[in-house]
Amino acid sequence: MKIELTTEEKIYEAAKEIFYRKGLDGARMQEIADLAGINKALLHYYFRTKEKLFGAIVKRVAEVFFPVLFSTWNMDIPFEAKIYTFTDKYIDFLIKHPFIPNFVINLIHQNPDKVKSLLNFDKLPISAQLEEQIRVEIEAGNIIDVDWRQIIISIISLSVFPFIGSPMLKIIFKLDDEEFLKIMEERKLIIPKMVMAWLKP
Amino acid sequence: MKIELTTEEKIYEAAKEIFYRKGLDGARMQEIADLAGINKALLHYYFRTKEKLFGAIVKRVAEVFFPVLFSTWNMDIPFEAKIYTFTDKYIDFLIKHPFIPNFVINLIHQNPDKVKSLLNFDKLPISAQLEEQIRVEIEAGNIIDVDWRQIIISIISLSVFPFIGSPMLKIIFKLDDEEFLKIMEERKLIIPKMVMAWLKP
DNA sequence: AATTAGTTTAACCGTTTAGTTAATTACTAT
DNA sequence: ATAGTAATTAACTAAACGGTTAAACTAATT
Repeated sequence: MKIELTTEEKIYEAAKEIFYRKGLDGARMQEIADLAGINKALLHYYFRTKEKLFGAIVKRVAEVFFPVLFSTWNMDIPFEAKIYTFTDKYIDFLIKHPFIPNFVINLIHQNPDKVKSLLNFDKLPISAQLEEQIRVEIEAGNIIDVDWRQIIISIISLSVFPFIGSPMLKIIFKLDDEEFLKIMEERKLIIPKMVMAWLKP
Repeated sequence: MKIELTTEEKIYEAAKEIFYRKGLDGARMQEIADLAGINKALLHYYFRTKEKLFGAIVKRVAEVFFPVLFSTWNMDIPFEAKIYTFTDKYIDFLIKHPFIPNFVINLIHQNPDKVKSLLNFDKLPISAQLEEQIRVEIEAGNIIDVDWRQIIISIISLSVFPFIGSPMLKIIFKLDDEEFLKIMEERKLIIPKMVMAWLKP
């Protein structure tokens, strides 16, 4: 059974692929057209300019990436369960979309203001609930007294970096794709264990 | 006292700045020339092509980045001291050169084979000593039984990612440069503490 | 003062690339 | 069937960009 994609979908898929790998500047409209199997003029027919096409991809990526990143944080579940849930869900997502982190990092690196306004962080409190939860846990003596931001930074670092740095890790440890995947699966449990061992008094 | 840079040094400084921020594709030779305060033709007089100029910057970066990354690993000091030394040295380096990790990641991402041959990892064993040291520590029962690669990946992640993701962290936590720096300084001790808490039986 | 080698510049060239145009084909509703 | 609209293409344009050239300037050497 062969699924026929609409032209617009074909363009999205091709543009995503090229932009992920080469960025806005490195990508060529002709290359995207070729990969989509269409004429270059058709690209401009659907998305008037390169910037608009790039913006459409960015919007799509942001819509999946940030919700997955933030959704768990404000859930109403115990602290420890939250960390286990986060790493499990997030690493699952990263295994499916390994190029997104690097894409987002470069995006925000080259255009912090645009990303800021795109996501207007001021409106929704990203980590207010988690911040409060950590404060309560510290006061109750369940975890040691650490800057709550250090906790979040550490968990994100441990989860995301291996995917951003995967080409380097593959070289250093001489890993093939399968081995790399296995190590990432293991991290779903290693990360929360590490964090809890650190935070337990 | 004003130090007069040679033209070549001025080009290096300008090219580094532009390439760090915009990458090979995003950088313009004219822009580099302007920043260096010279004519564009002079750029081609010193470094014949854009690729050669980029390659010169890459070489310079690799010469400082990788030694700092790997040197501590094979030192002949106790395991715990090694972790403390690494985070201290490495975060110091990253504070001084915050743009290098992202630059290197993109480099290796877009051209893994070139980087591989550039550094010929096969010749010098990057982590052989550390691997053996971890094995001994596990057998002696000093640390729990974990894949040694997970340990290294975790330490690198915890140290490097905050700098790669700094623009995002600054948005999420509403940090200015000073606060960010303070948090990174704190991590010099937090990271080894976290790792040791995890590894202690 | 003349010679020479290295340095710097303004003007130019050829190619690549994003974007346009005008004409053609496929589809849809009457 | 046909008119009208949407989708698609080949050919073209204008601008940006990497790179070249030839001439001018500088400083050391004879």
